[in-house]
Amino acid sequence: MSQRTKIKALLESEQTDVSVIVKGWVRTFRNNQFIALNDGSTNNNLQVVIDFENTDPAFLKRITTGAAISVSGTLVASLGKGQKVEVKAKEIEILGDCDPEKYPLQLKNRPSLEFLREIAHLRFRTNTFGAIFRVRNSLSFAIHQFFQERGFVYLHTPIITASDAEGAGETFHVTNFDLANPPKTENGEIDFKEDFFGRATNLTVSGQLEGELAAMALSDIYTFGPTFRAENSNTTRHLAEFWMIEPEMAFYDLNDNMDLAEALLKYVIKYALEKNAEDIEFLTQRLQEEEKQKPQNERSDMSLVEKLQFCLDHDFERLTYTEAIEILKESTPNKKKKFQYPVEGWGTDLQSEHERYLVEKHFKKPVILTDYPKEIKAFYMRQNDDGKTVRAMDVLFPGIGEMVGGSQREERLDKLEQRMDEMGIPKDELWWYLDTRRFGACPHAGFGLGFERLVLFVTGMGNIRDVIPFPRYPKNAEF
RNA sequence: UCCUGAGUAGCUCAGCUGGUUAGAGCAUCUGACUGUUAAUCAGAGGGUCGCUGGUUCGAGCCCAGCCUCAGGAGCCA
Repeated sequence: MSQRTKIKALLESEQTDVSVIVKGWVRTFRNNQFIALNDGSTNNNLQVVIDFENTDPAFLKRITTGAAISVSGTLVASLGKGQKVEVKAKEIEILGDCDPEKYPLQLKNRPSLEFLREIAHLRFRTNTFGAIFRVRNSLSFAIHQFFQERGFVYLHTPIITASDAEGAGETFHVTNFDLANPPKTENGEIDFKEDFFGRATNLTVSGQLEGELAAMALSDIYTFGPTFRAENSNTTRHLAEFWMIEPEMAFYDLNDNMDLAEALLKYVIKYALEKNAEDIEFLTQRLQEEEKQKPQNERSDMSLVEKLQFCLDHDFERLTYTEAIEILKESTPNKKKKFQYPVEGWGTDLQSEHERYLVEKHFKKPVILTDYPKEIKAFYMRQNDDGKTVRAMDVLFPGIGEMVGGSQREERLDKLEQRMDEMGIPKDELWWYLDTRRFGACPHAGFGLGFERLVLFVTGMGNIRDVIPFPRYPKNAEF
């Protein structure tokens, strides 16, 4: 074992003139004597200085961008201006050469995000993606910490399920049939009784229903796992494989649910701001550079750090769907017919442009909309006494849209069954779900948080495909 | 899936009204320099103009189909 020190620790070191061993990858090699070395522990590079006059020129040629090296030397106060400390190399070992003629990632070219997506196996080696995935890691950890501090039980719900009961979207089938020759029934249909599970199965679109089962005994649970949708969605906000956090709480009503969602979001954003200050500062500057390319009126008036801080300092605006419709009806763009979809009546779903207006123009902060018309929401949401609306909530974020979708659940068996009949949900398939309403039912609530959308917001990135290491989307499953 | 736009060197892009041998910056290579910070200076190599077909004396440029990418919409988290 070596006594390798990570670069983050060296850069923060108060001590100098000590011998050290560092390992990492060459970012640039300047002037035949200065290596900018990065090992992923921080966004910043360590400068390694070589006595090039006493080094074999053939060896110097092997110090190329991307090469993995090990350096033993002395940590000293830097003679140059760009950094406090640097390492004077005594001995350098090339652990892995990197042929510059073939290596596609030449950082000085400022490769585009689109190009980096095509070489996703190498994009970790850029400052931007290093920062993104360190922030993603912190957010992930903070989510667990938030729930663990509050006594929630982390529940693993199944990846393979037997029904798309929630109607959350198109599913991916799971089978071990020979697709060229599957067993058929007498009617010529595929006979899933012969399949591995003895029935048709698919990848999960949500762990919520299973989560509710556990909450009816453990009180407070959360899931945090991958989710799959086979929708042909080609947007900057959708993936075919994404990670979702789904807490489910017994004895919570919708207000408790909203309080929890808001507290969770603020907690994890605050955590990342503190834990990843340097990364977020870098991403803030990246965003600023990107926005310089845009026309003045499309640039945001707050920087990334300011936006995140603003979120922490202000309560989310809470209002009902009905109140939102009134605001939209009276809004200037609606009156001047600027909306592509004019807001006229009550009962239709809000379009992206309407949500954006409410969040980005009218309130200028995160908004929680509640009590949507029952027709546009899922069967399991608790019906209000007005007979028209359900206890749903959507948390809308600037630039992201829907970050969280949740509801208080319908715990009354008769109301739930009636709604399932109306919406054509097969009750026999969900007998186990209905059992929770038959035996010891209680008021409860929960929500789903799209993890990548959270990472998108905190990193200030524009495309969801850039905040997950290996994105899955239509026509793409490389790597 | 729909709408709009794009695809030219390893990367980012220019390429006029269809006309001779398709350009630039960066990267790469060679040399010089040596306390640099996107190092600098000089030189060199590098192209199936996304694919298939068509129009034309002649296509990077025009037409058709397909593929891929980006932005927006729908679906949603």
